[in-house]
Parts: sequence; C-alpha cells; structure tokens
Amino acid sequence: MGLKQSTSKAAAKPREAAAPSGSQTLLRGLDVLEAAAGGVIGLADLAERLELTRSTAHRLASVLVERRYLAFAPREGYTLGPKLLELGFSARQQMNIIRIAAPHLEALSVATEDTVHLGVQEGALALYLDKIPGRRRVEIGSRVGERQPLTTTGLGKALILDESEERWHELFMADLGARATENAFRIWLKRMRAYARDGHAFDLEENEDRIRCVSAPIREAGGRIAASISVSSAAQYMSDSRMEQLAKEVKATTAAISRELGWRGDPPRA
Amino acid sequence: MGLKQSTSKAAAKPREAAAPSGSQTLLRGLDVLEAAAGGVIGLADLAERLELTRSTAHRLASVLVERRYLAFAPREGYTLGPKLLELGFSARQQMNIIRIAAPHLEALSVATEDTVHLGVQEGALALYLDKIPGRRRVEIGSRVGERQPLTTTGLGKALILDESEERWHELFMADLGARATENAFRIWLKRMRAYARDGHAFDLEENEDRIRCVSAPIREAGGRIAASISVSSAAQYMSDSRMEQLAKEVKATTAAISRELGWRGDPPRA
DNA sequence: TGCAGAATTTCATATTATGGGATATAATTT
DNA sequence: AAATTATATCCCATAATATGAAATTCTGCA
Repeated sequence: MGLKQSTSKAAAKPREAAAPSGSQTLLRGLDVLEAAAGGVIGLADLAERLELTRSTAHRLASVLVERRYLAFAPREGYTLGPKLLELGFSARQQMNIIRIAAPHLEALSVATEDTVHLGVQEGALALYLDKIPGRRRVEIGSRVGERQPLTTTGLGKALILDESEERWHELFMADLGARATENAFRIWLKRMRAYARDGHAFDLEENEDRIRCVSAPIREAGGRIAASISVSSAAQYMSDSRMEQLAKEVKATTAAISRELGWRGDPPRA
Repeated sequence: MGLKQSTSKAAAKPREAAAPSGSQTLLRGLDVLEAAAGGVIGLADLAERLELTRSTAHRLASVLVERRYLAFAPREGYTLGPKLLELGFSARQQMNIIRIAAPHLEALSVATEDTVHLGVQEGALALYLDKIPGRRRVEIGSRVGERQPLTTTGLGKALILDESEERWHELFMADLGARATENAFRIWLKRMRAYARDGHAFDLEENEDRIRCVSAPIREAGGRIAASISVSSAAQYMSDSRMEQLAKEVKATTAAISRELGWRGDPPRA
C-alpha cells in the first residue's frame, strides 16, 4: 500500500499522540470528512492539507460522496453531505438529555435573548451538547461537540459543583497548566465555595474575553449532576445585577429539567 | 489483508449494486457507524450484522471511538459519539437554507401544532433536511437525511411543481415502478395541474397511510424552486377545509423564506 | 478553437488490513 | 469463593488491498 507514511508514524503528526496501530484508511477518511467540516474544500487543497496524494484524496473523498457523507460540486469542492445531518440527528436522539432539555433551552433563550448552552462532563472536560443562539448580535465562540476546560467555563464549573476541594485543586491545576499558581487557586476556590453554596456559577471573562455567563447544574434521579446549562452574552449586557437575576431564571430552568429526569429533592443532596 | 470477503464482492451484499472498487476499510468503518445509528449495539452483534470477524469489528470500532464518532460503554455497547453532533451541526451550518428556514418552520409548527418538514430535491428524490415535531401525539415516520419519492409525497410534489408534464410522467413512472398504470397517472396529473396552478400541493395518504400533508415550494433569487416545506398530521386532524386553510399559512411561510433568499415576485414566474 | 486546471482512471508494488486464535478482564452462577 | 461464562483486547504471519506516480479524460474559459 502506502510508501511515504511509514516514516511519519511516531512523531510527524501533530495530532493526539496515540494511535500507532490502527486503520489508516479509515483514519484518513475521517480526516477528509473533518477537513470538509471547515467549509468547501477542493481536491487540491484537501490533498495538500492532509499530506495525501491527489489519487488517495480523490479515492477517499469519492467513497464518502458515494455514501453521502460528503457532497461534491464539480468546480467548487467538497462539503458535508446529508448523511451527517441524519447521523447528527440520530446522535441527538440517542442522548435523551438533549431531547428533554431542548424545549426548556429554547424558552430560556427566548426569555433572555442570549445564547444558551447545554453540556455534560466527558473525562476531565466539559462537552457542549447543544447551543441555542441568542437574538443579540454576539457570536459566542463555541461549537456543539467541542470540549472546554471544566474550571474556566461557566458550564464546566456547574458540572463540578459537587466535587471535593481536592478534586477541584487537581482539575484547576490540570486546566491552567503552567499558568496556575497557588494564589490564583485560592481566589478561584473562594468563588467556587460560594457557587457551590448557591447552586449556580458565573463565568467572568475567564474563558473567553468579553463574554460572561451564568450557569447551573441539572441533576438526575439520584441527585448526581448529569449536565449543566449556561446563558452567555457580551459583558456589556451582563451587569452584576442582571447576572444575579439570571441565576434565578437559569435555576428555574434546570429545576424543571431535573424534575423531568426524575429528581425530586432540594439542591444540596442529603 | 482479508481472506473471506474476496468472494462476496459482486453479489453477496444486498446493498447498492455499485462500488466494486473502493476503500474497503473506510466503507466498513462507515458501516459500523451506521450500525450504531440504530441504537446501542454490542461488539458481537456488530460483527455478526456486518459479517466481520470480531477482531476487525473491534479494530474499526476502536478507531471510531478514539475519534469520538462512537461512544463505548463497557458492558453495554456502542452508540453514536459527540463528533457526530459536531459534524451534524456543521452540516446544517453549511446548508444555509436550513439556517434561514429554521425560525419560520418553528413558528409554523407552533401555530399549527403539527409536524413541519423542510426538503430539497436530490437527484430524483426529495431529501429531508429538517423536521420540527408537532405537539400532537402523532409520529411521522420520516428522518432527517432520508430520501423519499418526489411524486408521492407532499414535499416532493411541491419541489416539481414547475416541471413539464413530460418530466412528471417520467418521474411518476419511475417512482411507482410496476404499480404505475396510465390511468393512475391521469388521475394524478389532474391533481398536479391544480397544485401547480395554486402554488401548493397536498398529500392524501399516498405515501404514508393515515398521514395527510400540505406543502408549498420555496423559491430562490431567480424564481427557481430551491426547497419546499410541508405540514403533516394524522388524517383525523386534516379535514379538507383545514387543509385549504393550512395552504394559506404554508404559503405565507414559504413566501417569507423565499423573500429572505432574495426572491421578489408573484407565485407564478413571468 | 485551443488551452489550462481539474477530475478521473490505470496499474505494478509492498505496506497495511486482515482474521484466527490466544489472552486478559469482568460479570454471573454454582 | 471458585468455577463458569461472556466480553474485551492483543498478537502476528499472510496476502489482499490501499497506495501514488503518471497518464488520460473532462470542462470551463479566453
């Protein structure tokens, strides 16, 4: 089969370090798919960006077109195809938190006019499951399917509200990396204690500049935090007093969703 | 590489006839993905359904898990992963008709309490791009990303309203296949002429039993039909008089969307 | 009409996917 | 607790399949 890639196995790829063994063809096919997620891309660019020959890129892309994962416009390039609409839809269906939460998120977005997110914890990160854009002309730089740190986002903080302070420390250090000082942690910890007490969290331009948000956890039957939601907007729309007001609305929404998930009880679990 | 599949190339697969040449690994990977779209599936079932060995199924699935296309719960099985949420979202973004139409479809669904669909023509079929479920307890058996015949669905008929009668004949015969008689066509044609005149179409339990729907075309800048929408419900909610009333609402909605697509003009193009 | 860039096909080569089986891990029963 | 099952993961020789250079066919544009 290939001739070139044998050398570039261990080090060359700036991707995740893993995967020395695997299915090259499948991996490359997925690379092609993801390259097209960024927008229309021609065969030449595709081949270059992925360091494939034109033949290989063409062959992989053709298979994906045949299976409707990509769409191809002759002198234009490749775009994501309808199969991904279908699978995306199915993926949503399979996560019933999304289904249950969706109408509540909609309502909250309409009421606040701001962008609403839904997320869950995946490993040591917050995974964005849904996003309802607000009416305001503010672009929130988040994408469904993406992951963000737990300790520096509103969504993330709400997800770890029940964790121990030791765990908080671990996560904080892991997220901040070299930039983490013990002093920074103490300040953060003080805020987190208040958030945990109040059952909601804020994000004050920590993760994204000029963006503030208000978040709260969703609890499932046993009281465990299963997900969280947040309302985000530009700092100019997010005065301290409005954030306090929003906290109530967000908590009313998470309470309604939690109830649908079978949780009956008061914020702090006994 | 493989040993078994060499014989089963031409005939064995009841899939689409094509693809004698291709990237087996990629194709199989996509098969795995689609098998998981049906719901949780264990490794054993997966291997059996796709006629793969456990090793191969495991290897492919592991790659898909690593890339987050699948999620794996140890004693449970594989489900669609968050990457598909992301790509599904991106695919929607790339089709700007979906973006533009979405709020209008929402509003129509709320107003009518019924299921609203958006679709475009893809080849000789209608492709479902979006679906907003209604409030009523009626399950409409359609899935986003799926394709249905043009001549027997409301969505489809609205898409071909501008076609010639010759083309209608071709499509009708192709869709109905062996069941198509010239007499059946004459009856259908008579209705289609009325639909084309009125700028909307009905579907009277032709495609799905006990489901009726009202549809209308969306036109882009040049007047060409770019998409269509439909309102569907159980026949019991769809009296003839209500359908006439709905036709007005649906057309008001398509007019609004068409205007956003840059089309200024009256229903029949000059 | 002819050109240039893009799309597609061909084909010999050996790299990489394959699958049988062996091994490890975890649930379930005796 | 030990035995039993079912499931998950790993290993490796084999050759089938993916590969890429180049040739060929398209297609839009000047």
